[in-house]
Amino acid sequence: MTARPANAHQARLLRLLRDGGPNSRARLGDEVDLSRSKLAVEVDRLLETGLVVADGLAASRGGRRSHNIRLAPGLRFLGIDIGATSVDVAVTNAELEILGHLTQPMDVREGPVAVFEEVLTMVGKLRDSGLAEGFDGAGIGVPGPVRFPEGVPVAPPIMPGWDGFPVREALSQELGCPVRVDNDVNLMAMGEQQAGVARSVQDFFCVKIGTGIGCGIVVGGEVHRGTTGSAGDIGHIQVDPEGRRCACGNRGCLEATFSGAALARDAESAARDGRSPELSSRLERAGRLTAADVAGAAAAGDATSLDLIREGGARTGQVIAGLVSFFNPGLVVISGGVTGLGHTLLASIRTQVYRRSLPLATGNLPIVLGELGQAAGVTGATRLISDHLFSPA
Amino acid sequence: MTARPANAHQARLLRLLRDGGPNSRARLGDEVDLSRSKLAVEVDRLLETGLVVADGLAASRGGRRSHNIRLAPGLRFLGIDIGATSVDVAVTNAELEILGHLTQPMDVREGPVAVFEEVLTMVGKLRDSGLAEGFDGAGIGVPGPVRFPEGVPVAPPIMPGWDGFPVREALSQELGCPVRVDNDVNLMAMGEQQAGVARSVQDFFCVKIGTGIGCGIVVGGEVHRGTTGSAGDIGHIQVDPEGRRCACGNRGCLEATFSGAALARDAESAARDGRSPELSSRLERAGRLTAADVAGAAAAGDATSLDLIREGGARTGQVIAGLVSFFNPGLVVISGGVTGLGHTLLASIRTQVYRRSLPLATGNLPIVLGELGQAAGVTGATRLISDHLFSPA
DNA sequence: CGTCTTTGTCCTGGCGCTGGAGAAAGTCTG
DNA sequence: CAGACTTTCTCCAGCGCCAGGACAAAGACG
Repeated sequence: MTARPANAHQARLLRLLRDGGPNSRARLGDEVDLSRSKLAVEVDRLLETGLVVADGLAASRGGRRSHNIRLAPGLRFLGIDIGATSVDVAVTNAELEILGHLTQPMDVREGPVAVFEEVLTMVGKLRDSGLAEGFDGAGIGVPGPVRFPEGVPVAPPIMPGWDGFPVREALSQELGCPVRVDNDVNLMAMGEQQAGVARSVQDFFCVKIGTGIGCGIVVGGEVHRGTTGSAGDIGHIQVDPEGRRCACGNRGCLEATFSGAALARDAESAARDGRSPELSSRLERAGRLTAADVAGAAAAGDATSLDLIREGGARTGQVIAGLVSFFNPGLVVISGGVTGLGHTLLASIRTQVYRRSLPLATGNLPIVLGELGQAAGVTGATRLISDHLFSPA
Repeated sequence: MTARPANAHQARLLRLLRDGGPNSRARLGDEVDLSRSKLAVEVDRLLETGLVVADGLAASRGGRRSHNIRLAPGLRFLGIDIGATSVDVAVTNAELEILGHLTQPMDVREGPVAVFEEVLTMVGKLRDSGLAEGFDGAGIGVPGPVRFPEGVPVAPPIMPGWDGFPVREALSQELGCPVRVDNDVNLMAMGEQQAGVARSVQDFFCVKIGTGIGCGIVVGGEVHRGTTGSAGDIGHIQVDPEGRRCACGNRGCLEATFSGAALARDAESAARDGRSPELSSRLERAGRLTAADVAGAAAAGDATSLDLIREGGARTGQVIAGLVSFFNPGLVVISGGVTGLGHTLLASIRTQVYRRSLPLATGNLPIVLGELGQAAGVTGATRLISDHLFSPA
């Protein structure tokens, strides 16, 4: 079992070293407001536990050079991101820098046993490639609501068979290290907060448009999970009373109108109706269409594809506008599999939000694409577990 | 200047005495996890400052009777709630029990100077009636966004002339005590949390349907104000793309479709068109109609009024359903001037929310009317200032 | 009236922290 | 290159805080 900090001071120091990299005692002292002696004592204790190690001399600040310290270079965290149609696994060091990353297409509906098997194979590969001998902690995201304290999915609509499956317990057994489980969108938000566009933003949300649509909410720097762990589930907000029937039983849900799945469906239908030669030819080649095809067609100037994206962006923007009025965030991040749709989508969303929300709320509100892409989820997962391990036992 | 607690322990004790009433050292010791000696020291210091006083002997718990202590009985907090069309002022003791309460119709658009004059007159009346000699703190709510740290309204749509007016500074000067300013809806939420239906709920929101529509958001027991102080501004979420034009410039805003003002407007129009004899006769008697008339007519069985309420409730429920999906609260409180519409409105809102949001979010979600009515705002205001004063200096 | 329980006070020993003194290690200037 | 200045780091004395035991006070109970 890896050591844990014994008090809040040590936890604070560990997080500073995680987020700011190796540093000297003197500089750490500038940030934590402890007396030199106290700081020295706590650092010495951390050195004893092995969580941090000496790391040579720092550059001089005009006097005696100080001894750097850093988080133990051998620490390894595992980030696992189970999406609807793929699995990502990554290894990071204690500074949450990704050392190795694997992606594998996989349908989450195959159930927890099959998915776990795949995940463990991928973990094995990463281990065999020499990146890690063992793991000090793992974070895992699943595409559905999670009862966070227990680390168990609850009533997940798109992942039958996972309801109540003891993800945390099982994974902890297999890996022999502490594990935390969260919703994949929450982790994506944490990833952008840790290493992406949302650094230093206290209140924001992160809209993930992938197979479905979800939203990670950060309030005061902390993820808001809601009473039953289903906060951020915006895919079934109604955008059109006359809209399509959704799998959830209602009409005109955002997710039924625009999402990776809905976009592919609409593109295929446009291709069949002959409304877009570009899409038709792509359909003929591949046998089916995906959001990526629409992105490609749009990039090639296909008007129908551009319209689909604009229309979807407008619907999404309509929902986001409402949430912005309600929540008044300092930033909105758009991310997920549809990043290929990029700036066309973004422009369309922005138009709606800036038009519909009040000036006070939008006046200084950046709406941006996430900058981590595939890495957001796994980065957030390692952030989740490291936050846990770098807190007093 | 009233004394302030010197540390977090004292602050904790003061809040326990505020929320739990007079208590003995022994019982307090059961709750705060301090050694007897430490507790005795802190209590003695509080006694020295005069914030708490001895209050006789408690009942025996099977041994020596203990000496009760309570918050100083002479402490007085002032709660001021400035609504769009009325002003409420109340005096409470340190336990936030209302000792005196005045209401006065007043249009906030008359501007800060006129409103302040009125408020000070009301305060004078309360003082003269012997309820208080001076005030130890005051909380004030205004119907618009507030830059909370400075206590200044920002860009308030319905209160021209208030933008940038230094409410906190000015009131503090006049009253000679510390003052905190917040949005009126946030205070209403805090009121229900302090003394109403939301006691012990950590995550909820409180929808106020009055002249306009707003929403107080509580996350983890704390009010969420948003980046620019405009969080909860849900009146301008679009509910109908083809709907009425709203004062904000958009179409189909919730507030344009249903609110105290919209309801009165629709009722008058129904009365003129002869769709409702009941409303017509009320219009004839009074010259104009208000939400209260609609409530009265509905109580008398008027079908048109009932339809108006049902339709409005459905629109409101539609918006709340979306917010419930997003936020996953543990409770939704409906309050404000329309409480007269009561259970018809509530039923209509519930129907929408339970139908539209996912079962996981609504499974155990009470949607209830606020139980404090007029007192919610002023209670929240005194809670605001007492939270401030009962925190370490 | 004696015993038991609860409450409140006093006191001692221990722990942890602050901040000064001073040594160690470097930079910089003439 | 020597000496002065700066920064870093260690050591230590002294102070303050606090836990927890001993004991006294007050009352319940039989």
